[in-house]
Amino acid sequence: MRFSKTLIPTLREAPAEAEAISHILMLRAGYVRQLASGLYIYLPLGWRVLNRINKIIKEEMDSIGDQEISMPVLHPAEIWQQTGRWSEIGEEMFRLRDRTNRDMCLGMTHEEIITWLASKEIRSYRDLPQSWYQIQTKLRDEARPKSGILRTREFLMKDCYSFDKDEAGLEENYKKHEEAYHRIYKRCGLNFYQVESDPGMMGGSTAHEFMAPSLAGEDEIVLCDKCGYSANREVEKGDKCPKCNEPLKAEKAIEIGNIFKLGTKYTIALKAVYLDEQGKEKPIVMGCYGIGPARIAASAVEQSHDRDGIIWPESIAPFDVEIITLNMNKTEVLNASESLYGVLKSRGVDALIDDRDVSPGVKFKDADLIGIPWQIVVGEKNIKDGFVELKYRKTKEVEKVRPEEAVKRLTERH
RNA sequence: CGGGGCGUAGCGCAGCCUGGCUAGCGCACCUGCCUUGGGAGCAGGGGGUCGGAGGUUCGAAUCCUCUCGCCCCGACCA
Repeated sequence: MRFSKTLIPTLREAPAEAEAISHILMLRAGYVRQLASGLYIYLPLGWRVLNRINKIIKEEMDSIGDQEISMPVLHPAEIWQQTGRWSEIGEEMFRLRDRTNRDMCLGMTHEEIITWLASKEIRSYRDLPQSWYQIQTKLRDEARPKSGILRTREFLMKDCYSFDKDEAGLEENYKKHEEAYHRIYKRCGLNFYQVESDPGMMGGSTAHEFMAPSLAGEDEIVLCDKCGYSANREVEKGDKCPKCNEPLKAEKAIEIGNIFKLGTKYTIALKAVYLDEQGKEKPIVMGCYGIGPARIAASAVEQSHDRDGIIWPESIAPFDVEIITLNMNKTEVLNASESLYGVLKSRGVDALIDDRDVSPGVKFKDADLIGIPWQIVVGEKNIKDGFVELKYRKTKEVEKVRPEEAVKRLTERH
């Protein structure tokens, strides 16, 4: 992609309303813009990051046999009334009426809808297990949206729901998803912990949260260095580890995912049942598994940046490499840059070429701010001797190499 | 929802307390020249009516009332 033709509105100074580091950097580097409190527009770079995260999520979900579907954002009230949540949930649910005056709401989660689907389509134990997921918009009228894209009123969520005939099946599904989540966060380049959590209003017995340590986090987790015990501060009130009695240490963290054993709370309410081997009717046993892609992105920025800007993990960066054409008025420089750009593209390496007619300083500053992991600097002096510079954003380490060598190295990584 | 803070040009800010010239600065933007390895320089130029409404006053960005919006802390977080 060409910088000169792409909407990448970088800011020299941070807007006053931003406080969290990820918020400041994503605003300054031109990834997002705020429409209103808790509502964000993803610009080209931001949307690319989100899509790369979603791709990783899909690959891992598909790998354990989950099936992608898509459910509506607009829901009829009746289904929510059947589970009781229409009245249990307060102002956090956006409610509205359609033209026939029918009560509707905007989906803040999809247990009701997916269970409705299961109730219609699953008849027999032979139909189980099933596991369906979507990456869909959720709407919650948050009391206090905050920290940029960390806590918004409209956000993307990967939500997955498993259906089993019994607890043993649920246990197996739960385990599979737990493991897939570990792979997802690892692939996204995050530091994270899995902690025990309170199922709360979701109902059910067991729940775990996935937490990315960061000062911008709203949650506090407690950890035991000795035995590895970890929990959300909300459930663990003491200072000593309940497993080995060692002192616990506390850390701020961002919740980047959660998994719940829901049991039969929703399936009983919505009559999602099946016939077992004996022809006996039983409620389906459910689990649900959520991930917030935007929170993964924000956590990555919180965990990986320096004074100059973002340092993206290679797996979720908006591009693999940025070509910095230093002297737009020198044909050798221009030709070498363009040829590199063409070759990289043809080899499947995602490249952004900074072809703007601005001073070198601006390009260096913007490149560091945007945080693409690799930079190829094409300058007048080096190109005369047939060299370009391959620069690693994270360490700022620079290597003088032949263009072919730069291509080779990036192709290998890719 | 309780507490606090802030709304002046695209961004960052000054001016407000102690009302008074055509509302100012830096960056960004436009034109020209020049320049090209870490947010270059010179010259010229465009853009705001001070979040909104009402009030006080000869006169309001500035004082008063109401209102809208945004941020932070807390509560909440399915």
